[in-house]
Amino acid sequence: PTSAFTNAFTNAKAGMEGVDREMVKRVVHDMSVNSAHFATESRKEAAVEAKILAMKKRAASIRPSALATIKAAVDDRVARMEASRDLTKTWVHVDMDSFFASVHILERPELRDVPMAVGGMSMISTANYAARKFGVRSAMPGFIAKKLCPQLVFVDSDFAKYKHYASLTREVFKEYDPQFDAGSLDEAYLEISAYCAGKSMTPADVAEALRREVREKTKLTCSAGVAPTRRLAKVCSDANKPDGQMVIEPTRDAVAALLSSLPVRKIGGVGKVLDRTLAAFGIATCGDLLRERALVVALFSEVQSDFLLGVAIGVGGEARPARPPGWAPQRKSLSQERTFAPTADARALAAKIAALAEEVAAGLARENLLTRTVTLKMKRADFEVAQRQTSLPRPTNDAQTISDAALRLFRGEKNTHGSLRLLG
DNA sequence: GCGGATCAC
DNA sequence: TATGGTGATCCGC
Ligand SMILES: Nc1ccn([C@H]2C[C@H](O)[C@@H](COP(=O)(O)OP(=O)(O)OP(=O)(O)O)O2)c(=O)n1
Ligand SMILES: [Mg+2]
Repeated sequence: PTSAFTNAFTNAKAGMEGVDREMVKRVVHDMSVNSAHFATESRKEAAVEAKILAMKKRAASIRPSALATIKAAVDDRVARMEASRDLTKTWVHVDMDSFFASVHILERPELRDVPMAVGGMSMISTANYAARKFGVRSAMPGFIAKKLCPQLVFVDSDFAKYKHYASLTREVFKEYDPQFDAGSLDEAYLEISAYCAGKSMTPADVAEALRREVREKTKLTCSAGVAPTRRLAKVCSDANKPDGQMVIEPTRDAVAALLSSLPVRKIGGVGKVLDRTLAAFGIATCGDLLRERALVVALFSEVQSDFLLGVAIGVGGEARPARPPGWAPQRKSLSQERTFAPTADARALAAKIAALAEEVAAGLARENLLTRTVTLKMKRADFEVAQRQTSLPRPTNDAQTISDAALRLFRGEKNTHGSLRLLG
């Protein structure tokens, strides 16, 4: 597992081993460089660079004595976090392998060995491993993927199918942890310490058994990570994909050994921007993060430094979220948005808004919910996004009321919006 | 309360 | 020719 781990992690994503990344970068760039999308992305990146530069200036102005004071306080904070470390939980993160693509392969086995992606020329949801060899991946426009891999076959997505197979996997998860947490259709967190004790099985054997059962019941493969925290379990589930697993022993040393060279970008919640920001301060791995803890606390908000310190020492996310019996997830928003051929025709746009309002109202009614606010989302033809929000005098699920509110917001932007490519 | 940004999948 | 949809969270007003 260790060597596979190292190998997989020198690459961006499972299945990308051996991909000529420079070539992929060049093709993606060449296909994009003259587009409005590229221009907007470039502008956003410039804004990120500016923000980072401002942060560097701030860092340079911190007096060494101030940093030393911070350091002492940070060490105190880290010591408290360390004292709270809990190695008694056994978290498993299960993640289906190239989920959407694998579901289609079940019904069309001939697609297993030909490069295939779910989606179309505009956008790809995911790709099978044959396609990943060419650098094809999630969220890549199909026409670029096709340039990377001319033989690439597209398959239309089918959410009813994905939901069906997701429910089959959940039947299995339930046996191992009735309180399992499904983040999305294709993954779940399970806490299996009770199961292991009851069956006198090791966590590794339980993970093997779970994966075997998922395979038998669905004919789909999945990968698993086992660790004392959810965060680390998730890192591990990616390490030996596909159809593999990795276990971190529940000791402080094992956790520290893993973290010392683990790129921060592998941690859930660390995306492109935070990764770039940290990199600007010489922080690439969780080990770097721990070394630079004083700087981290000096530069980031309390919320973010709490998160980053937890990442650095591998604590956080070990407790099962406290939920009263009968608890059901409470949604905070419900939305509908749609991309279309860019148009500036105000009547046509207004009609789209009304249609979206109908759908949202139906969604609210279906879940017996009322909304207190309405947000209108607009994406201009040049991919710039703007949102306008309003609070209603009283909660509603009436389509007309929602539509009227959205149309008021829309008219308020009339002078600025011009041609749009998306409304929500 | 609002609007932009970031992140996950 | 062609760059998605849904939901959550945080920051700075
Ligand atoms: N930007 C994205 C990322 C993912 N998905 C969908 C398609 C995936 O099949 C599914 C699960 O996401 P994963 O990140 O787990 O990716 P896969 O399961 O496809 O591949 P892997 O084997 O790397 O987990 O979510 C999507 O629509 N858009
Ligand atoms: Mg997956």
